[in-house]
Formats: sequence, structure tokens, C-alpha cells
Amino acid sequence: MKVSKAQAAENREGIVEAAARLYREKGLAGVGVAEITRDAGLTHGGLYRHFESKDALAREACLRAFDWTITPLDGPAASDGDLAPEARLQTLVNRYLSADHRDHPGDGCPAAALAADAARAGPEMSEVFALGVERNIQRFASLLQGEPHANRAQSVATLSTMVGALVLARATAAGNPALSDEIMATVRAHLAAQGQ
Amino acid sequence: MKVSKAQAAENREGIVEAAARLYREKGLAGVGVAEITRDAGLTHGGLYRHFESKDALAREACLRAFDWTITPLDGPAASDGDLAPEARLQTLVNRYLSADHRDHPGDGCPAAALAADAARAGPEMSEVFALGVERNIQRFASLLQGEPHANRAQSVATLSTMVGALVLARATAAGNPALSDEIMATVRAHLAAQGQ
DNA sequence: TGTACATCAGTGAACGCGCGTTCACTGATGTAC
DNA sequence: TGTACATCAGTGAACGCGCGTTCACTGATGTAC
Repeated sequence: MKVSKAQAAENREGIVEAAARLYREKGLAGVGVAEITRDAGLTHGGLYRHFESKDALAREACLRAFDWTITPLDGPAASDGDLAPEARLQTLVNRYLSADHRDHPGDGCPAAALAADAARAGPEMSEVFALGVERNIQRFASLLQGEPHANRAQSVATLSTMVGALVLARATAAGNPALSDEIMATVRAHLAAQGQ
Repeated sequence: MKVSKAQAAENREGIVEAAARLYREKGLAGVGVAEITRDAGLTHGGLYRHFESKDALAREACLRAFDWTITPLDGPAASDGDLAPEARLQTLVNRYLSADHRDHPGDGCPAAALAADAARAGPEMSEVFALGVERNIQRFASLLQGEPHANRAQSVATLSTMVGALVLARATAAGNPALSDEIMATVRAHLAAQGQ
């Protein structure tokens, strides 16, 4: 049955949100369109009224996933604006390299969850990731405003370190939890010492 | 038809090697057993004389992939033993963060290519990755012998940075080659400045 | 060393299953009058 | 404002396809005598 335009837009939104979460949890190749639409409270057939193909949905879902920011993980820290740049950076790093973020990729950083999949998903998906990574670099740089060595290079290096540490922590979490924790703690300390 | 025990062992080896390469190229969910055995010059039915399941093969292939070392990428640098630890580290970093390594994941670092897949593949695969990552950390630490700040923490941090940078460079390579190159160059310089 | 035969690595058809996509159909929405 | 009807979001069966796994079969290997 037909639904109102408002309801249809809401349904579309629900599909994108469900896809953004499920893809981060299970990988681009690990989720089917039936699971995504079911998660959004619909059936699979209607998907193609909103998206040209599964790949088109995947691209839009990844773009949406990059709207993610670290703050929601621990709730908004209202007083962050008062902190010195070094402290703000460290707060962000501690949230990014936390057990909570490691264990809930569906609500987390898409770069850490999906970069390897994106590299294999064709040039259009790679463009989506390039946009998202560029946005993260710039957001990082603006966060570091006032830092002694605050610049784009610093942002790129710190972002790489955080993504790499989270990826390794996730891959080792089930098989060697102590190693997984060690990686996150070591890199938190490393970035704290570097930013001091 | 039956083949000699030596031939059978060779065929098994070929399957593991093909799987180790194809999985790094296309991801754990992106390759079927038919493609792997075809690549090894066999048909898919015989796979189960050697491996209990596709997952068991995947685990063995990942373990094998961790035998990978960076040196073969540019050929063995016979004179590396004469270099100072800082120079040896920088040579390794430059090889790891090269266009060649980025564009040929099948012959490259399994942590960068498969860590996200491994995190989703169950505890047994995670154990394989924990072993591989631990080996890489220790190899790194022994390479840094003689460095002023050479220790395990330094190894973990540098490894994380390298993996993260390569992962991001791969994800953005097709969509924004300039950004991909920038990430690798920036992190090469960052690690050079840090290790000086 | 020669012969008879059990072993078993490898083949390829077949299986059940889930995938992405299509399509005839439903029925509430929203518009034309 | 009320009525008739075209639109179209959503449903669910059906499609062709490739997947992992099984299995009857083949025939060279390797062993028992």
C-alpha cells in the first residue's frame, strides 16, 4: 500500500541508518538487502523505489556513517570548549581508543570499520571515503587550533595512528584480550606524550 | 586420480598460498573456494581432503600470510645490517608506505588487508591475528635494538601508525589519489622526524 | 624384483541455500474536478 | 467541501546465480605378498 510522502521519506531514512550501522558491524559483504530492510521495519522489495542498487545504498550509507563524531560515545562533554587543545585532543583519543568504541563498531568510526572493504568496492565508494577522511582531517586540524605543532600533517599522522590502533585492537580482541587492551593503552599514552 | 604424497603436499601448499594471496586482495568474504582451488590448478571438490572447511582454510591462509615481511617488496637490501637502527627503521617505513605496497595487497601486510575482516570472523581467527600481530611487534622491537627509545611501546605505536596510514591510503587511492599519496608521504615524514 | 590389490587425492555433478533484483499486485495517498 | 481516480510506496513470490559442501567415481600410488 502507498504511504504518505512524509512516511516514505522517513522509511528511506530508516533504511540508510540501518545500512550505515549494519555495514559497520558486519562489513560491506556481510549484510544483505533483506536484513537491512527488515531492520528498518520494511520488506526487501521496496528498496528499489529508493535506491538504484545495493551498491548505491552502500555508498549513501557510508557517506551517512561519516557524519559520526566521537563525542556521542560517552555523551556530549559540554565543558570541552573550556579545555586546552592538548586536553581536548586527549579526551578525544581516549574515547576513540576505548573498549566501548572497539566493541561497538556499528556506532563508531567508519574509517576503522570499513576502509579495507571500501578499497575493494570500486572508485565511487573510494570517492565517498576520500570525502569522509578529508572531513575528519579538517575537523581534527580545527580541534588542534592553538596547539604548538597544530597543522594538517599532525592531523593526518594522529588520525592514522588512531585508526590503525583501533583496527588492530578489534582484530585481536576475541583471541587475545590482553594484547588488544595493551595496544589501545599504549597508543593512548603515546599520543598523550606526543601532544603534551 | 590419486597423486603421490609429495604431489599432494605440493597441491595443499599451493591452495594455502593462493588463499593467502586472494584473501588479501579481495577480503575474506570476497573469494570462494572454487576460485582458490582454480588458482592453485585444482578443482574445488578435492579441497576437503586437505581442510575441514572454508573457515579452517582461511585461518591457515591468514597464519601463512603473516610470514610476510616487508623486505621482499623491493628485493632484499643486503646492506641493511650495516645501517644505523634509525635508517633501518626508515627504510622499512618507506617500503611499507609505498605506492607499490598500497597497490599490491595480495603480496603485502595481512594486518592492513584483513584486520577488519578478522575482527568479524570469530575467536579462532582472532587468535591467528593476535599471534601475527604479536610477532610483528616483536620483530619491530628487535629491529629497533640500539634505538634511544627502543621498546615495546614504541613498536606498538609505530606499527599502529603504519597500518592506519596504509589502510586509509588504500581506501582513498581510487577516489582521490592525491589525498592517498599525501597520507603516505605525511606519515613517512612524521615517523622519520620521530625516529631521528 | 614382479604381481595383485587396497588406498585415497582429485574430479565434477549435484544438493540446499541465500543472494540481488524483478514484477504483478495492493491499497492509501493526494489530486483533479 | 465532497467524489472519482491516477499515483506510487510497499509487499512478497519468483528469477537466475554463485556459494559451501557432499559424494559416487576414477585411476595412479604405494604396499603386501
